[in-house]
Amino acid sequence: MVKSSFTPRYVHMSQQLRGLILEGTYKPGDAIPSEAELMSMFGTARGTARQAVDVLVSEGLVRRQHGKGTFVQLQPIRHSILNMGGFTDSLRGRAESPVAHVIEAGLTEIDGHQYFRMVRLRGTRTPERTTYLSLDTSVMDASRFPGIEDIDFEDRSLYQILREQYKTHPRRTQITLSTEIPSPDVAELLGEPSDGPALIKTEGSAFDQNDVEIEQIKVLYASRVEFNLTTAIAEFPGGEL
Amino acid sequence: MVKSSFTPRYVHMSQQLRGLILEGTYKPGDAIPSEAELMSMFGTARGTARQAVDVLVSEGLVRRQHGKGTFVQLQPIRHSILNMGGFTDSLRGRAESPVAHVIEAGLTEIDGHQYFRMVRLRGTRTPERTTYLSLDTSVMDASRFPGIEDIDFEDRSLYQILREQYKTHPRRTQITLSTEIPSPDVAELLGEPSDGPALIKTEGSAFDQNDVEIEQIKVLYASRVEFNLTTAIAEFPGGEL
DNA sequence: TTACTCTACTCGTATAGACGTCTAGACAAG
DNA sequence: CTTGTCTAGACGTCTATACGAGTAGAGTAA
Repeated sequence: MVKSSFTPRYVHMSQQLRGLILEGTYKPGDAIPSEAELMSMFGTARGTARQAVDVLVSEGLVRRQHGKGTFVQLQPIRHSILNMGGFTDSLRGRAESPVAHVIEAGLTEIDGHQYFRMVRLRGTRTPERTTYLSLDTSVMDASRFPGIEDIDFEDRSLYQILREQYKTHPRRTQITLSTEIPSPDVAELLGEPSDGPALIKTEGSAFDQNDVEIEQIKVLYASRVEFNLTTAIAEFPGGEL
Repeated sequence: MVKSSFTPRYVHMSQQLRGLILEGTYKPGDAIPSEAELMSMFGTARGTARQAVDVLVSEGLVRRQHGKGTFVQLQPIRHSILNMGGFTDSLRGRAESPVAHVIEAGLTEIDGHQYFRMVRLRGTRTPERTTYLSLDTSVMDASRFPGIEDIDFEDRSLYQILREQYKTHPRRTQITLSTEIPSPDVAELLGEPSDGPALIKTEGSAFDQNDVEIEQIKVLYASRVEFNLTTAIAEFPGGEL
């Protein structure tokens, strides 16, 4: 039996639409094409077009409004510390440069399948000192990235290597926020006091240009990292709580 | 136009099924009736039966397995706040409605200036039960919103009142994420176990259409609330870490 | 001007049917 | 006993159609 690379149409459509939203063709507040327009754009039935939009609705990327249209919700977070890909960018123009220190890296077997697992301390360095900001754990499919266990990740970015050596282009991450009280070891690594606060943790996956999962990520942030968010408030006819 | 008590069939079906699951007719691990069986049980088309099950799937109450059936999940329902602004909207199409319970509301004086301070428990209500999701504290300038202390906020949304009675249109919030270990009282209110995890807290301000600060907000979220985010990954010529 | 109606467009719900893939068990062939 | 095939049942995808209901603007009547 061949593990076919068949992609349902609605998934393909939702990928296209997500791309247009993330790249800014449809901006927050804009209406995306109506279901009728999507039908003719992609040559599908309305049910399929709706199913594609369902995906984006469930991701919170768009919101439907009866009788009006479907609108882009919030600007997805970009260039913030949450954005694993934009880490360096957020530091541009500062007298700081990004550093990564690999704590652990190697192959590991889970359920008979080989994975590459890497734990890194990441942070910034100034001439005076180095400040670690997060402890990142990445797990990737070793068979998809052969030889990855021999690469030195202190020098180059993980995503840069994925692009240059594996022709894989990370496009988005889907993550969940929660809290974690660090173990004494981890607190030490991140420079947290032993009786410090619980830390913010993000867990999720990164997806490539084909919406294939390429990495499972867990990041524990030091308390000195600030998460600043701006949210838009929309007005609904029915009001909201 | 009559505000009919019309309930979509799929909602009615999902309510019935949810009831059967919660009352134990279908226990965790059991298969619920197949889509074909649901069709004949309720006399609907397969699409409608699937739509009903979709609701339960999105609530995490059941899990579909291709080729086998649809099974009752073991995990408790988790709520998801996809976007902090879209609280009500995220509940659309579900058999849940938003509720707010005012714990405390009144004027308070800080530095010789009068402020309106309100603490609310917010959450969702289904026919079966009410689930509180967050404890919100709002502080607003009393002189800008005269008479606000006499308004009943259990009925109507705060922002709805600001728009309708004070011609103030909240447009964005600027918030910071952090963690907090709830006091026993607060844990009790949010339904958290006494030895539960640290909670996610957001603190910040809301701004109106003129970018004037109108509200200071602090929200403590129950651990059952999921924060799901999608981030975009950009490519830079210089690479990133 | 004001208020109402009409209409086009949008999303919401529902039906009926078709075909594909996956699972698990029955059964036959080796 | 192992392997392969077949089949029934279950979910996954997709089409085509229909009608309901909310929105917004154009046009019309008072």
